[in-house]
Amino acid sequence: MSDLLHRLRGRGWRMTSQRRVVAEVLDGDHVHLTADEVHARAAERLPEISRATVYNTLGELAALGEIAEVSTIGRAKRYDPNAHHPHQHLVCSRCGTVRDVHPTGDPLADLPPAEQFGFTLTEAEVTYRGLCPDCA
Amino acid sequence: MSDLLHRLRGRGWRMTSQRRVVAEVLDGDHVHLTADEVHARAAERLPEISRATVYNTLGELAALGEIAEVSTIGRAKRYDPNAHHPHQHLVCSRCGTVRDVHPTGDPLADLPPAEQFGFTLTEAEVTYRGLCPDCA
DNA sequence: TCTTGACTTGGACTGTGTCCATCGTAGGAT
DNA sequence: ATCCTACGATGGACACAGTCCAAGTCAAGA
Repeated sequence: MSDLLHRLRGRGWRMTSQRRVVAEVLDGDHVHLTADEVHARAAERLPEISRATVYNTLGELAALGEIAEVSTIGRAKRYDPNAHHPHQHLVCSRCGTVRDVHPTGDPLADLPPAEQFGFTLTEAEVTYRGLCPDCA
Repeated sequence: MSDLLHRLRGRGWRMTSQRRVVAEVLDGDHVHLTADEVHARAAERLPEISRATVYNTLGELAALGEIAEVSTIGRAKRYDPNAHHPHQHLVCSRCGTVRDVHPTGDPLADLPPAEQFGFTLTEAEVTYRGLCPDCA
């Protein structure tokens, strides 16, 4: 994830220990942490980091497109650092576990212009729901 | 929506003025209200209805499959009474407006078995995001 | 090394939703 | 028609997710 830190520097970000730690926590594939989980893991390395800073940093990273916010129904947002590799999510309806999946086809192409109602489309998010093997 | 009230009766629901009003508020197509909006509209007809009752009733209707919960990112859940007619949603990233859309193809069929990881799939929800004509 | 404005902090605050003890009432029983 | 009672409604306290703000801190350019 030093790539990320490098890119952020290039965008004029001031590098702080807090931001570095948040970026490190989000390193890796198949990571789908809530903001509070990010805060807990960051606090292991930097005990005095505040929730506000974690929220700020996650929000900025999402606005820059470096991480993706995963939508949920009635749960806390999850943050996905795998934003540069298009994929979708498979969510357990009971326990909320998230897995990355790669469906065939391009959902954006499946929406005919007549169904776009003048919107400027930016994204098609597909969420598969079901019960994971543990909950079934 | 007397169909709905009828079906609920058949399922052993006790009919109360509160439940009737909530069901009436949710009548119609292309309705995507938050729980508080449902409460506000219900309160116009039945001023003393409580938030808890609205939440309970919406939760029960959703559990019965009579209405669908629409997932959001960082906003209040919205409830869609059009649950018996499969469709997807187009959401404005700025103002949160929701429109029903009907993409071609079947997203559930786009997930190969090797990508299902032992989950028992029940649903594929597609959310198109972009800016609506007013916000663009 | 100095300076400065961007960043961090923690606590208060808001919005969304849940829980619970108590009261009320729909609808079956008589 | 009236009574009973279990199911539903109430509202206030509570919990969780997230935001805001004033004050203090510090990264990095001069």
